[in-house]
Amino acid sequence: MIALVEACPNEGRTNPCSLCSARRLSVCGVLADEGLQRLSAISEHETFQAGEILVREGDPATNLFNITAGSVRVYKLLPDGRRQIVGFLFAGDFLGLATGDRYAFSAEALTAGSACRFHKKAYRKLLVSLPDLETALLDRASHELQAAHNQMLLLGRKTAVERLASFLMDLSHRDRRAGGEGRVILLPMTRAEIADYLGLTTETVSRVTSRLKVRGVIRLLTLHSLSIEKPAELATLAGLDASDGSA
Amino acid sequence: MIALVEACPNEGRTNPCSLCSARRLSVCGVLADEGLQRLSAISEHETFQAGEILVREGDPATNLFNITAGSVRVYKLLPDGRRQIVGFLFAGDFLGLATGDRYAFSAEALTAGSACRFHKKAYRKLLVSLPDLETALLDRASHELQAAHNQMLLLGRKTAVERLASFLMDLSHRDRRAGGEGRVILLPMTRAEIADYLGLTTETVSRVTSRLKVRGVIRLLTLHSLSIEKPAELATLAGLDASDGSA
DNA sequence: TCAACGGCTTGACGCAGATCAACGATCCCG
DNA sequence: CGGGATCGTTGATCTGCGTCAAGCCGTTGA
Repeated sequence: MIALVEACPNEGRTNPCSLCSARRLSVCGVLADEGLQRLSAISEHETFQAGEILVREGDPATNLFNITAGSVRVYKLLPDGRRQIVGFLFAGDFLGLATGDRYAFSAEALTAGSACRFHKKAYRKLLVSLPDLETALLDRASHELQAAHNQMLLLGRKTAVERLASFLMDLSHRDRRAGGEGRVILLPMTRAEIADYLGLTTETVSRVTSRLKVRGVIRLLTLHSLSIEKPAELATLAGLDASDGSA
Repeated sequence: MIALVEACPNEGRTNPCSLCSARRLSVCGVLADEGLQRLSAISEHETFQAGEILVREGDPATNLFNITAGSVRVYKLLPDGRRQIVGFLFAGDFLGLATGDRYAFSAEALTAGSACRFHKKAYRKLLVSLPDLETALLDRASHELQAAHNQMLLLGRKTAVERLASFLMDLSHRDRRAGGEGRVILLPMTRAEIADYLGLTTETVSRVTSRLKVRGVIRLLTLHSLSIEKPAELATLAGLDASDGSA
């Protein structure tokens, strides 16, 4: 299971959130001191190892999470084991929005990391008196919904090459939003996970990656990192009209 | 374009919302008189004809809509014309949540109907002082996100038969939520629209429908309505474990 | 009443990507 | 540093669904 973080360098007085590197990326970033204090009071900060399960589909939905470091895969299963990964989460992402009584998805750590865990009931109660946080959550949910719509377009209508190109463009944008160049892409997930995210098989992901490599569009640095050599061409392949690409 | 509704049977004094049949299905259902009054003050109630465009992908996102009658398709296009329908909306559904500066989708009337239109800025401003409405919107967004995740599973991993069966189960659930039996299903959309929603072609939708008909799982009443003869079998085909099926 | 049109169905065929299979690369853990 | 397990790549073959094509049916409008 999940271990409580021990290395918290402050002793009860100062707010741990004030040191949190994920804050500027998180919904809690909109809160000022007092709100942050109250939010912090109902949260448990935890670390997790790669492969650890945060949420299991079908379990009672008691917790919400704010990822503060590392990466997480969120997925749904069919009875026969087919898997669809509905998203990868990184620092600043929120987990647990879309739930009724029971989780409709599973979440597992892709890499080691950490998260703030909240009791759903306490969180909802607190939300009533923190309207800014609720607004931030609504914004977040709206963005996620938009991303989900883009992914539906990808899964329903794009070819294998377009899917992979779109995926790499997404990661590039994410990197740029996080302050990077968007040229070097890290892939903390396996080929099988990319496949289950894009509605393909590992073999197809591998083949398409090779094709992009041969074409000189990308260059593999290691198995889990690559560099985009021809961004414009990649954007075209992704099915955007080159230029920008908010997809 | 959209015509202002003329047949409003009250003259400025009483709130038109109080007569609205979609209210119990809508986010505005959580509001009491005063809030409803203020919401109504910034809304235009409009009717639309089948085929009318409510929102065009790429246009400045100035409006939000609350569908009060009829049905609407929401979709995204690729440059070459491939289309993915991301949802069908009916009375009570909200349109416009997932937007930045510009609409990331188009919306067209499937059948004639009506909607309340809001200026996005005014709505957001009003939201600040109507926390109940904001909470309702967050709930709505969360449910939509969950539905989107289910659709991602469908598009990424289900077979043609599973997709159609899932679609019919969804419509059945929707009918039951609206107070119906869930046995007779209305299909206001064409086969092409079903196909673009399920990531298939019209031909495949037609073939699969025939197969379900021959198997006695469904019975076509007209081209646009059918009855579910073997709900349990349909649920199994949908890739749920028979029983219920919250997908 | 009939022609023209759009939507639907059905059949024949082709192909993108899945499946099956073999092998090479990488990563652990002792 | 060595051996087994896992992950990734590549090739050969298969297949579910797409594509192309033809015909049907209901609706509309002159």
